[in-house]
Amino acid sequence: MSMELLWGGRSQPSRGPRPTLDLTGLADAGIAIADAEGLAAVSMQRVAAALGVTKMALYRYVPGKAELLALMLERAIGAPPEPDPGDWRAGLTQWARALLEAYLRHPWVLEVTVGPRPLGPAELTWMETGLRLLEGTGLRGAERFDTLATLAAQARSAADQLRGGADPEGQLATVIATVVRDHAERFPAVVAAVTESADDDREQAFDFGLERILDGLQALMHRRDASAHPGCEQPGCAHY
Amino acid sequence: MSMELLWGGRSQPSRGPRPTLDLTGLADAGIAIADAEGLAAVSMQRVAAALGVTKMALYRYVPGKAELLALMLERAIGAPPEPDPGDWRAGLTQWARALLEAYLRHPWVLEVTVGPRPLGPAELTWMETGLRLLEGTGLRGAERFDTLATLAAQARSAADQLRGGADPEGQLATVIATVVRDHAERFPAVVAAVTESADDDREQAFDFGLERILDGLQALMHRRDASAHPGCEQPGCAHY
DNA sequence: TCCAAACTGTGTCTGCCGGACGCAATTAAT
DNA sequence: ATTAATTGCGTCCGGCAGACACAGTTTGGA
Repeated sequence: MSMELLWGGRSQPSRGPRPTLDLTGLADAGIAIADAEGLAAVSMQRVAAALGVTKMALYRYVPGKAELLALMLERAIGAPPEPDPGDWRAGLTQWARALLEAYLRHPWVLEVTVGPRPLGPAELTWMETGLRLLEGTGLRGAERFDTLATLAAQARSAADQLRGGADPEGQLATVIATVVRDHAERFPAVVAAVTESADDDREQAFDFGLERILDGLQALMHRRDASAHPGCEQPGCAHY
Repeated sequence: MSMELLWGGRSQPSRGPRPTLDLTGLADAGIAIADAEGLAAVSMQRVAAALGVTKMALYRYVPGKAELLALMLERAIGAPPEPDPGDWRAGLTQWARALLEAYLRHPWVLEVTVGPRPLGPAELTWMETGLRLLEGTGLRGAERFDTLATLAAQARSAADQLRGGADPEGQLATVIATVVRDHAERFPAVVAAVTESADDDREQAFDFGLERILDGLQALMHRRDASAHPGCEQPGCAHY
């Protein structure tokens, strides 16, 4: 998977016919198909047909399908919102929420972003923006990375849950309810939890985990601040 | 995707030749291939060949490839460890760590578990076990689900990062370092974080996020306990 | 005891996929 | 005008999931 494509390291040629396509066009065509019919519908044939060209023409622009998917990913996640550097908590909330919304806009991104892959400028910009939000927090370098990873995982998980969308099929609660109806005795805790949360707002599934993560970060920072100028580390202060 | 397969709802026939295969054999053959060569190498042909049978014979046991993958998933994640019901924090730590280890044992599971899918007994047992650990915590039903989702997301994210394994290629830090070397000026915060955490223990990437999540949960419980019998809600108590 | 029903594994076929390769047409530099 | 570079295209290959018909095997009922 060549990096030059993602990082724009190619120079346009002088001789020969003018290219009728460009990389962003390829990516947009693929994104349109993936948004409409899912990632499985994105084939070289389909993308080429959408561009009015045969599939082999695409290989003049992209060495293979993997690179096309990488381009689609880069363009689909786009740029993170401008960070509000004053409040790290508000900034991270906005960052994670924007990531969630990007995932919901293009659910196939979840399928593309499994496993190690080359890092494109868009993805790296998300990381840069997130790291910048953590600058004044006293977290060490590795901890800043880990924080973003946890937040991104939360966004990803929520997007994965919300994927079924409007139809109650595919909703996790519905799936669980139908299965558990026939095996209630084996899963009492599931039954208890699902009946207790029968008609709850599933929109807040993301917020709950997010608030816990941010609370945990805040607790860590407080604890470190307190140990810097001591006076509050008693177990009574609830930071155990 | 039929549920009967996963939930064992098929009765063995009386007439006709004895089946030479069974569902667990199918799953194990697929798992062996996926473990050794990745999920992409799992085709009906390959699985059938591993069992000494033609590919069409598999369709006597499984309606399609999706169901075979579901069987593989169920068998690969297996059963969660027996919960220690005394300490919710220790229990959840053990739960999340076991999930991470399952992911690391079978990295292809990450690729199979994207998007909505039918819920098998193994997956539901993980959920049941996790919910049971949260029983005494005072969390509402939906909150218990969300807690497990956040923890599972953390395990998944860590497994995804650690996937490259021993070779330094594929390691996130290495990938970032090579890319950023040529574009340092555009990503100052990334450069700062990566140089600061140059030779850090990547094993603890999982633990950091996990501790933050658990800290956040603990803070929530303390806050609710405190509001039940008041006396500690001053901003000075660091629960903002 | 025999036969028909049920069930097995198999061979053949279709349509789709990603991609290798060579060819003709087009454009710019010489 | 010629040449080199580059384009889009047609053809071909191996592999994939799966539909379907078929022959062999086992058993229950007559």
